[in-house]
Formats: sequence, structure tokens, C-alpha cells
Amino acid sequence: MKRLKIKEIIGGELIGTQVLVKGWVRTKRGSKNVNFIALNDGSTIHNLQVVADVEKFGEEFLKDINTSASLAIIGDLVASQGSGQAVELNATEIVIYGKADPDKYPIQPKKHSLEFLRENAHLRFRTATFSAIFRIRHAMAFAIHNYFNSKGFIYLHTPIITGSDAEGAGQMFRVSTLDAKNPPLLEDGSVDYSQDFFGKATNLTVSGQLEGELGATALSDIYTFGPTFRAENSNTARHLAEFWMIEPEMAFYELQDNMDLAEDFLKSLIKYALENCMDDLDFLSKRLQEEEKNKPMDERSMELIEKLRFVQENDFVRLPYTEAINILKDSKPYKKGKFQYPVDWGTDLQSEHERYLVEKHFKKPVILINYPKEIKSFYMKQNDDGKTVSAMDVLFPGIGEIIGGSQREENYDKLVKRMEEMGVPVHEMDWYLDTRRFGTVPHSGFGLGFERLMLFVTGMGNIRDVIAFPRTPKNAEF
RNA sequence: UCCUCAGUAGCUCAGUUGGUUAGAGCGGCGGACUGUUAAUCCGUAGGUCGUAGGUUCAAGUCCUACCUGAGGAGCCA
Repeated sequence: MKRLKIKEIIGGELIGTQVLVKGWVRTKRGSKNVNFIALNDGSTIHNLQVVADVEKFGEEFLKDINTSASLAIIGDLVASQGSGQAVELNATEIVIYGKADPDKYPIQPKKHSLEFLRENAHLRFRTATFSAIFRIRHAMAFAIHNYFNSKGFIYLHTPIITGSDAEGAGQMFRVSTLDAKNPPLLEDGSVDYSQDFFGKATNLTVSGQLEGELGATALSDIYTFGPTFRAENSNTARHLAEFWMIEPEMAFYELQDNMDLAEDFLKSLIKYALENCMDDLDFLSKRLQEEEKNKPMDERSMELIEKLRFVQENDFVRLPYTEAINILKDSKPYKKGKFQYPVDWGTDLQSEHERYLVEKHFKKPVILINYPKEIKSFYMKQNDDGKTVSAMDVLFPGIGEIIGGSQREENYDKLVKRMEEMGVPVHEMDWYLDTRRFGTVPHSGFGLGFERLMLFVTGMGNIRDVIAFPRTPKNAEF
């Protein structure tokens, strides 16, 4: 007999037939005559109600069916007599694969704090909340590949171990097979990496962008989607030491095209979630609303599904940095001295400023462009004004920066000059500069933090809850 | 890394100006009852009060250091 997933049978089309299901027990409600087992197999947020006759199976046997025990059940699928579900399974045969000692199993059929579940991240998949999150995460990963594939982009696998330490995107994790206690030293006392595995110092990648540019300047449109590592000591709800990033890079795209793609991309991902993950989104929305009840009125945010629809249906605001500064200088909080940090042309916007623009002033996603060149990376295209670069940051309500990107500087001389000004070792970047030496083209790209997208789509507040096994400072469990 | 707050039963928390035997709800276990919906009712077990020092006749409570977590900031995706 072929096992069916619960998702396939709760619709009710198979009522009147005999089915085989396998899964884990969420709860069991006992009684003298009949037991109700809520069975979940991860295929859907919904549980299957299994009805087990006590006389038929025996009290002793049913005692081992506790929360998280694993079962195979053959039974007759019938319309439910109760009101909580459309169908239920009258069990005729139950096999217990594995018991779960209720004295020791940590996840109880009750609401747990997210902090507690984070400490039990190996078991949190068995909760409704996390099974919903990881189904959505899968759906989003699929939607990303689907989107780029439909647009003719090539999925390029950029290296995870890199020999380049000039990317400048952040602190790196060193990759080495040298003896940490007693590494070979050079005469000046520094570590001799020529004796290391790769014959040089290597690190985990902080971005696939530079390699992505190599692909784009031949294949036209590429994207990467892979793990990225930052060794920064960031302790926030928006940062991870290991996270997943999507980095498209497009030849012949200028800043305008880059913005168009970023906006269309984000909207289509949200649309995909709304069309394919409604059960899970509904569950997460209700969960959030329960939490919001405890907050004061003015701190409550928009209902999750309403928020997703809003972003999907409305155009993002596109705003030059210089105008953003003017808006901020003209704002009430600025005039009343409510901002903690100063607002001056040439300094980077602080979280409080971004939040004001997105959440108070425009009340929708904002794409900030044309930043002062001093606060952005060397590879960004220098604008004709001599002061700004063609950078773009997409800011989302509640998340902050979800995408960072730019048109790249395609002019060899300008790029090298900028690298020298910013102290980037030009001689180590010959491979990168070859894209400008040979058949250079205008091109653009951006990076989307996958977990930041997940925060927005699921409405979760902590990035550690949208990745299966979060890696953060002082934490590499499991 | 900085600021603020927290750490008491398996979980979520209460614990008065320092003062006898540390409490509740949920969960577990035992029982009753019931086509139940995180069922209900009765009973019951369960604690190195984050760790290490210190102050005191007396510390869950006060002080110091450290560890861990959360919120915010910086860095960024």
C-alpha cells in the first residue's frame, strides 16, 4: 500500500477509501472508548485527526502513543463528526515506529518561547510554527530559481573558499589546515601561508559578486544563491555569521534596469508566497496577531498577509540620497532633535533615518540611490557629478536594508584610480580587472539576503528563527 | 563590540523593606469522565534559585566578576 501525505488527503477527495499515512504525533486526547491522535507529517500545517478505538487497540498499546511518537496508520478515511476538521481517519492498523518518552521529550503540546525552541533547534521542526517557516523557506528558494530561470539567467556557483581578501564586504573566516598551535612562521614572525593547503591565505566567501561579474561579462545574466560568511561580531536580530545570499549580476544593465529587476523580483517572490503558501502564512499571521495583542496600539504592525499584498501591489519609492537628506532635514523628528545621529550630506544614513523614511514618511518600500562615493565600495559606478556613485539600497519596513546593489564601474582607469584611493590591492585583483580590460560593458547587480527576505515574508522578528541552524557569535550548536 | 534588561520546577512565570518548610499555571504521572479539538475534573511527584566569590546572625532577594539569553546600537545582507 502506498503511503499518502496528509496534504493529499485532508481535502476530502478520498473519503470512503482506505489509506496509509505515516507521521509524528502532535497531541493525543485520551478517553475510555476512543482516542484522538493529531498526526502531522510535515506536508502541511494541518494535522490529520486519527480516531483509535480503545477496545480495539488496547489501553497499554495506546499509552505509547505520546507527543512526537512516530506512527504508520492504515484506516478508513471518513467525513469528520467533529467540527475542527473535514476528514478523519478511523484507524484499523497502527504501527509505532518509535516512542517518545513524554518525561524527556522537550517539546510539549503548548506554546513555547522562541528562545527555548532556538535552544532546541534540532527538534523545533516538529512545531507548527517552524514547520510552516521551513516550508515557506523552501518555497521561496524554489521561487527564486524559478524566477531567474524564466528570465534566462544562468545559476553560477561561485567559490565558497576564496583566495581573495580584497572584497571588502566584511570580516572573514580563515580557512586553514595549518597547526593552529604551532604554525610555520616567516622570518618576521608572521604565519607562512605558503605552506598552507592552498599555498596562500584563504577565507570563506563574504560575497560572490566579483566572481559573478566574471560570469555576467560572458553569459550576460547570472545569479548566485549560496552560503555567505561574515566574521563580524554582530549580535542583532538581523545578522548571521552564516547566511544565504542571492546575487544576480547583469551585463548591459544600468542602474535603472537594476532597480526594475530588484523590484519585480521581490514582488514576484511575495506573489509566489501568497499563491502557494497561504495555509502557512495564515497560521503565522494568527500567531503574530496573538503576540501583537500584548503590544500597545501604536507599536502594532500591519497584519502579515495584508502587508505582503500591500508591498506586492504598490510601486516602491525611488529616491536619490541627496533628496532623502533634504526630507530628513525637513522632518519633524529632525527639527525636534529626536534623531540620535546627525543628518549631514556625506554621512551614511542610520537605522533611525531609514526607518523614518520607510515607515513614517513614505509608508512603503524605498529604493535609495546615488550615495556619496566615500561611503560606498570601490566597484560602484562613479556618477558624472564626481560626488556620488550609482548605488542602490532597497529598504523594507521592519527589516531595513534587504537589498544592496549598484551599477558597476566599467571604465578601467576610473576603477583602478578608485581602488588606489581606497587602498584596495590592485595587483591582487588582476583577474577582476580583466573584465574591464577585455570587452568591458556597463553592468549591474545586487545582493539579497535570503534570511532578510524570509523575515519579511514570515513576519518573524529574529533572523535566527528563519534559518534551520543559526550560526551567530558564540553559537554553532548542532 | 557598546548600552539596557533578564536567568527560580520539563515549559511560562510569581516570590513583599534580606527572615521559618521556595509558589502558581501548563506539561508529566495516577485516577474519573467524555466524539475530543492546546478537552475537563480530582490527586500526585518534581527545585544545586545561571556560575564563582563576597557582605550579613541570616541571601532566590544586596555587592563584584564571569557565563548565557533577549531588546536596542554599530557593521551590513
